[in-house]
Amino acid sequence: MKSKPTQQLALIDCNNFYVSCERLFRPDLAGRPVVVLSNNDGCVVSRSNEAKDIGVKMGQPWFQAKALAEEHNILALSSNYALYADLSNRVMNLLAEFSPRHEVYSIDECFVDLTGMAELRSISYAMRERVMRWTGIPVCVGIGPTKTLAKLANFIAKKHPRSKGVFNYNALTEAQKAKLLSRIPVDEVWGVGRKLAPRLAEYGVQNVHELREAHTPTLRAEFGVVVEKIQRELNEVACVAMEEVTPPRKQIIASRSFGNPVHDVASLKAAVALFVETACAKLRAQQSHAAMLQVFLHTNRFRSELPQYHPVMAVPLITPTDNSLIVNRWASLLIDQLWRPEYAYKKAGVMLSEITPNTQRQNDLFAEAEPVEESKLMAVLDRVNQRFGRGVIRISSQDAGEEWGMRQERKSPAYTTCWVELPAAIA
DNA sequence: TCTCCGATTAGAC
DNA sequence: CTAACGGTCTAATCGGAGA
Repeated sequence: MKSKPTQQLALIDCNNFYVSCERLFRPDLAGRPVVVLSNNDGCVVSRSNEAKDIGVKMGQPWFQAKALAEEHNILALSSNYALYADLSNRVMNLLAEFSPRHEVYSIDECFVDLTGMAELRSISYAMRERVMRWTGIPVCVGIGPTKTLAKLANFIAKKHPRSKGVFNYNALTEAQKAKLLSRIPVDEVWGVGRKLAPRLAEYGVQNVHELREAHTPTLRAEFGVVVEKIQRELNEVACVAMEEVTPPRKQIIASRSFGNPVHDVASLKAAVALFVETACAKLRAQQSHAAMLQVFLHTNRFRSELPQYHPVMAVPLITPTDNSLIVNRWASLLIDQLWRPEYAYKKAGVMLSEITPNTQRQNDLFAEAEPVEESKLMAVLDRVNQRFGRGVIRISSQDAGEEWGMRQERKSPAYTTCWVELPAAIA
């Protein structure tokens, strides 16, 4: 029997992606500590190397980091997802040219299958240079026989300047592998997070080598199939396949924290109408219909002195739909059910589930077909909102002054995707 | 007892 | 001035309800 050749999987990861995007249009930010904040300017979600060195933590609430930030003159920017998504597409298109087998794993990461190719080092450097030249985004390349080891190799490439941004695990001897893995803490492994790492430590598993060599039946019994798979991947047995076509979403959520607490039902309905439109637009983009709608409200969970309330309510959509107007009628009804006057709401959202692709959709025998004009209206709405920015056309006439809108006090213009924001970019 | 289902947990980014 | 802590998604697992 012929054994499979070792896979050569490359994981390309953009360095400090959101910060790198912001720097493209602000050369004056080079060398300065910069962070990008999450929606609502809440938490730090991307840090320049300078900000990391100063000690700003990933996911840290911004108000907690502020003292440190002022002391060191750290620049904080609101996140600008339209910009990041556009640059991500450009990076991914460039990387796709290096192999017919590639998987976009996240906004800033991509797997590329280089199995069977020669000169992996020069290919890797070519990837870095090409992406840098055409987009200005710095990336690192890690190569391994499984996805998990490719990720680990990428971690080495990022961490050790000597690697110059490229690391090939497959090029190591067995002794070198053992030595390397024994020096990496186990929580750097893909799939081992803040809960699992301490539990593994109780079993004497602190570094990656110890996880790789751990007694498999015990591991399986104590930590389940997830960790067993991780161990197999560390032993160079591929358990996580390449997914070249992104499968359609099984659930679609649109939710947001409000800039200020909301009390009145009209504002909630206006906000939820926008969430419904966002969620349905995604549903239409992946050519599916949903058969279940959920709406939820949330008080501020960090204000434990205030009364807490997080109701959820679901309604089946008897005839599965992708129509924002139909969904919004239900959402509005659910809000009426959930809303209580005595609470200050900090967050709301909608979830669409029981999603089926249009191609395999079963029509309800007794339901009236959706009027053709309605689906045409949706198509027009998608095109306009795509060109001029989400929310330009809205369902529901409600607009209660937007005191619920997101805080975004430090946002850069959408340099590459939005004509309306161009003047701000040039100014 | 088995199966199904919703809720909960853990993780990624 | 004060208060200020993200958004989406998947898979596994658990526990109760119902067949």
